[in-house]
Amino acid sequence: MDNIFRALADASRRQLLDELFKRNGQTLTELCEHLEMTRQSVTKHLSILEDAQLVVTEWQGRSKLHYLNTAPLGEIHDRWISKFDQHRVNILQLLKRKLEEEHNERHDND
Amino acid sequence: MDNIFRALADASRRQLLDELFKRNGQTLTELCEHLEMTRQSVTKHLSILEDAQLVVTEWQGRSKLHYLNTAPLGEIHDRWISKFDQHRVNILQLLKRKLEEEHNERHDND
DNA sequence: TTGACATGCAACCATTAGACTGCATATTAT
DNA sequence: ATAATATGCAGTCTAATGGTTGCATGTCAA
Repeated sequence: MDNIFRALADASRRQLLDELFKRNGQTLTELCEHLEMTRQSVTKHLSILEDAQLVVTEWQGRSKLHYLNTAPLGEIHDRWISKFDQHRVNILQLLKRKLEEEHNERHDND
Repeated sequence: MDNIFRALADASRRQLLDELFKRNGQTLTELCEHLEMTRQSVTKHLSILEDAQLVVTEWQGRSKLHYLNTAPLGEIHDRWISKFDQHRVNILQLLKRKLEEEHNERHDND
């Protein structure tokens, strides 16, 4: 879980996922074309994404193909987003209550 | 968006969100009781969560109450998770295709 | 077989992150 | 008024992060 969040924390890595979203199965050199950094830096980012299993690779001769794997994102959704979602309504109720309180206070001053 | 992902990248900060999930509106000192670090460190974490608007605060006398705000998580869901979700089926199809290929290759060798 | 291409590996460097200590300020209660 | 409580702010330290360069290895094509 920590790996996944850390992997997503960097904008370049999120961009890499975006590129794979646009076209899956790209090679390292292809992915490099979109980013303003050296190939070696991209390699590091990709390996972090691999550790988080957000990217899966397959060798094809001398080329390494990179594929997007969205399963970890599903995990984040299930164990984080959806869990907290029930609170979305709560914060709205809180805000509503506060507004009502302020409204009442204003009336008290009348 | 970057703020949100970076805020979520740290386990202590995710734990803080969890504590607020269990009981909303806790003070700084209350939140400190759950974490193995100094109050000042917790303050920094909370300010990062505030920057990401994952936590909203309200002063009450000398106490600062902290509230969970899940709206940014919704953003992550809408602009990241759900976007990539349509690919979940794709990777399964990819895997299926690969398995079929391997199966065929094995048959070719018969 | 040789040269070009695709990638890997290691060392290095600057910046940031996450922890700490120490002191300051503001509010509450006695 | 004074002491206790709740928080803020500034400076320091270490380790991790994100980038670099240089060289090595493996594969394809002429």
